[in-house]
Amino acid sequence: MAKNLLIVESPAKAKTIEGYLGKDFLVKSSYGHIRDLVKTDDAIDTDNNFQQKYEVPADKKAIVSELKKLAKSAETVWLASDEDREGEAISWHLFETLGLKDENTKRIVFHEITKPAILKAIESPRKIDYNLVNAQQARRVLDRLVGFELSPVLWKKVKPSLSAGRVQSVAVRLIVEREREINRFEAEASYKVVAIFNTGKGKEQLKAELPQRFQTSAEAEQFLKDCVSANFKVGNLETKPSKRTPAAPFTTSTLQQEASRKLGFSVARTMQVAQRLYEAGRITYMRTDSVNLSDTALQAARAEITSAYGDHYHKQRQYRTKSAGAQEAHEAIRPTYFNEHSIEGDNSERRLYELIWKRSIASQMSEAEFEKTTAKINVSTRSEDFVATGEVLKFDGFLKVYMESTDDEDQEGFDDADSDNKLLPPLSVGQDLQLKNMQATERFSRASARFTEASLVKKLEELGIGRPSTYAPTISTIQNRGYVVKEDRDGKERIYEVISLENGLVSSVKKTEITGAERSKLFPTDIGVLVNDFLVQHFKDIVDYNFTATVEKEFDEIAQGYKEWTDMLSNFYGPFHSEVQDTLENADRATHERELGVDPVSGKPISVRVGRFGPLVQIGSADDEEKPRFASLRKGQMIETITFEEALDLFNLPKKVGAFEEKEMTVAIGRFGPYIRHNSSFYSLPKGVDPLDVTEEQAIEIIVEKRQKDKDKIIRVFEENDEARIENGRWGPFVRFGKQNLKIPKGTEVENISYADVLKWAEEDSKGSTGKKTTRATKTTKAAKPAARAKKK
DNA sequence: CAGTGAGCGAGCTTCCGCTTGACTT
Repeated sequence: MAKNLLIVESPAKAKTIEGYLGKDFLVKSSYGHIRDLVKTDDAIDTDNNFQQKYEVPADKKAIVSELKKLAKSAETVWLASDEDREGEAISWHLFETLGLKDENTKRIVFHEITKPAILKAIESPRKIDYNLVNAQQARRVLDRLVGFELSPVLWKKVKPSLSAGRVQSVAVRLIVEREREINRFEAEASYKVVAIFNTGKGKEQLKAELPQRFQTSAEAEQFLKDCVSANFKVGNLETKPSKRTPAAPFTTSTLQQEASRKLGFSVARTMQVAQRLYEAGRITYMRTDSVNLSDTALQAARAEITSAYGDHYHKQRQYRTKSAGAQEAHEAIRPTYFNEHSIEGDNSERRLYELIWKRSIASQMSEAEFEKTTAKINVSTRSEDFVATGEVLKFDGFLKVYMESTDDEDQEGFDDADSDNKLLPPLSVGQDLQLKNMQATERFSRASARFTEASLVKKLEELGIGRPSTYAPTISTIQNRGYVVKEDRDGKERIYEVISLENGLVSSVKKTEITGAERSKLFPTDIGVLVNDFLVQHFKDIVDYNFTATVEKEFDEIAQGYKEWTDMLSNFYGPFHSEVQDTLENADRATHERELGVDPVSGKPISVRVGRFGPLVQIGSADDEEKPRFASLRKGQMIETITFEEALDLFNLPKKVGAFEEKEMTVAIGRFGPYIRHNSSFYSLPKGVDPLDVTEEQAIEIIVEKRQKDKDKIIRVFEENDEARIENGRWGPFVRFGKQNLKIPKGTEVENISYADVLKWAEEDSKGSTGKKTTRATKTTKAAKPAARAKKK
């Protein structure tokens, strides 16, 4: 039996450390927290100093009993969980749950997994820091109280199964408020003037822009007219050196942002792939808020840069963490071995690894050096000057390996690559230039961008809300609850004007562009808006953007021993609990109802509200003799912004479009989009076809095509039973047997499948499915959207 | 799978943070 038992949080970490410590040490993992508050309402006794009831969750029972046994026979138990609030609490829970004794338990901490760091930690053990533990308990209890008192208020006043919490509710609020900001936004037009000159020497051209913009078409046109007979001269030339420095190595949040921008990964995907890289020993821990690199890493990076690129490409840098509330229990995310520029693995693993490798290496490289030249061009007939800029790269430095992306490329509407960093042609002050052409293009100001998953994480981190381990789950939660959807939306056409001056003539044309198209952006749903407004109205303090920052300050004071954790909680809970009671008693049910006007046909009122199955339009009221008419809102429409006309249009469906094979065809919109119904079969409309415009011919064509496709899907129908067939599915061939879908075992040739095989598989499937099906069912319920869940009932 | 839109009121839902599996359909 080993003399020493050392417990860390992650099994991959345990494996690494075991290698450093030799055979006197047995290194085990706790797999994170081993205890949590019981799920019931008696978890916290609010009348009795917030005393907590903990339990070991079912999935942790095995590990706890194993650790208990090992701890008993060990001479010394080393608690080596992370050096932060949660880590300290994990050590405390271990101490309590495993029944450890003070005299042979040692608490050690290190924030990088390197041999020297571990050995040093072992030399300076300490005791559990109960102030830090108390700070964690305060955090845990506050989150439970907020979550488990607010959520039931929503069940009563809005809809069952909803949730609210310190983190998720603020995340939703950010999205709702951004959406409103965009809705309120009115684009302002202005005219940007760009000119192209011939330099006279050779054929080189010079592109220059007017720094100021014109507000009206008339002003822009006047400017161009004034330029018809003008002379153009280089008035001023300036050359300045400039530098760019590399970005800090990755934290969880910045990794999610860059993987989203450069690789198109969702935050969940990034974390899954990073987890695999971590477990394979390729990268350091992926849930971190630190930009720090260990000395070992700094040296390895230097060695790699010097040998691969040369001495002058290396510059050692230590970065400072900027984000609020950072706890820095780990290193930045970096490759374990800097000399491996790329790795084996699947496509996503290779790409993410390379991103991490490049970013980390670049962070230890020299600045890139540029020379920026600015030329001013005078116009003889006007006071304004054109400006041409050129940038030459003098030394690439870190740009040799890595270039950070930004979210808001094209923020000001420069949709052409006009600020291309190019060398200017040779110029001299006073030199005459010949105008080739000039264009004044109408451009529009832009609203703030909608959030992507990754840019929302960035914002949350800036506000100090959430932790590296919860960013991805939070983003999933607000989508699973139906508060937010990640979607693409089509843009709208917009007309803009281009005024040109060429060959002494000024002319104007109208052009069209697409504006407002979105890809994978977060949009609030009506239920998200409704819940947010309810929370803002009744629990302003909790959903305040500064709430977390404020309580974090108090947690820090507790951690430093300046404040009692129970005092802090009493001060918070008293007023909060009364708010909850007051809201339960007095607040109205929230439906977000809005009157739109009066139906011109029936004279009845038209209103929109959130109903049992989502947002709807209603003509008439429930009190009328005649039942009201209903229609669901369509994707992209919201209660807040739908117009009277759009609402009326929704009643144009379902609509008859004619007949086919003596049966009527109707077009309508269902949960899966627009469809044609014919002879009790359903045919989806292809994208881009407006259901209101579908003609009889088009409808027939769609039906015929779908039938052919279905026919092609069937590979074989068994003679013995036409309910048994082999079909081509999304994941290759499978067997459809009545209502059962059966997998074809690997290695089986499709031609060789007999009816007996099918019967055998069907038997096995129904036998094995009893246990399996239940887990599957709970899973779908969890992930299912509210509408689908309601239906299940 | 492609509807529905009132409500008897059972029994359920829910938080944030720390970790990894067993699932993909």
